[in-house]
Amino acid sequence: MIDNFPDVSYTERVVKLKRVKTMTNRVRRTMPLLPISIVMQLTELTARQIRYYEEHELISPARTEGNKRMFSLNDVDTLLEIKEYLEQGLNMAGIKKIYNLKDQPENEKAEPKNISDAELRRILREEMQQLRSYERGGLRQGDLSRFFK
Amino acid sequence: MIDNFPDVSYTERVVKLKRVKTMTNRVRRTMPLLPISIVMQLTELTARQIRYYEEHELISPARTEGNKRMFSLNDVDTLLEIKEYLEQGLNMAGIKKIYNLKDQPENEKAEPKNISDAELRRILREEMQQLRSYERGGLRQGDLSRFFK
DNA sequence: ATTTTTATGTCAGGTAATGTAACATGTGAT
DNA sequence: ATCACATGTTACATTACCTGACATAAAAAT
Repeated sequence: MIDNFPDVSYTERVVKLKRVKTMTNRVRRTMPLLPISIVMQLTELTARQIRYYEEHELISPARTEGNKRMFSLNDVDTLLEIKEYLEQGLNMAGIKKIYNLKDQPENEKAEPKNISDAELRRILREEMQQLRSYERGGLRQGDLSRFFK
Repeated sequence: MIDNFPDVSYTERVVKLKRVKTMTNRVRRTMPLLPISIVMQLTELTARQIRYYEEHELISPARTEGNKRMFSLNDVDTLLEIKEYLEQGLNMAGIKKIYNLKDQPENEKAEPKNISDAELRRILREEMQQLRSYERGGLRQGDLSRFFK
């Protein structure tokens, strides 16, 4: 195996081996390796489904010269995740959303969408308008007991 | 306003005011305040839709003695979010998933689902099985040039 | 007492996900 | 070169989900 690098010094060998190793780890998951038939077996998805998910840009498999799809291991992972989400009842839009959220979790919780005080005042004013009549009925402002069991 | 707390010392007043204020901020968003007609106006959703989302447990409005729904401001917020997600094409399952993810972001990224080496070996073995015949065709092991443009 | 709002249930239509079929093209085997 | 098979593309059929529309009953408002 190490003989794949002939005519170089030992240190050069080490460098090249190291380079190959890190390359392998990083690249092997994005390399187009698998034809659709294999991916079908691995994921238990139909070709129709796989092509449909590509249509929705959830995966982007490479193509051979002959226009055949070639999938990476990352593609397979994604397809397995998609399958799981589908089994949970999500649709394409939902799955896309999930991936968007994963991409930028941004920690922009920014409070649970606090309605501004202006908005709140508007809301309550509107309701007060609707409730005006109640007041005549003797219901004191702030008495909401009738709202609860 | 401050006269709502007679017969107490100034410091006691401050404490009570503080308590009232935090109470107000925390509670006013969960208090059942709004009948469905108002919520329809605020959210521009139909009653049918609102009830459907309750059916899917995305909201849980309180009920009056007469079994009428009474919504909190949080409910309104949730409905507005639901509406936004729906406009983005999500379905009920997707929206539920989003809320689940929000509840426990757990930061359990746990690596991008690395296939174990065993798994990887299994995959490659399977493909090799499929490719056995190709080898006879003179394709050297490891020659994947045909996979790329 | 009458009218209006709300609750619940059912049916129907539109859309999304998938299956299926028809046909063209690429590719290994002979 | 030709055959057989895998894959690609496109069109139509099927199914489930979301929503509108309608019917009926109970509660609340007038």
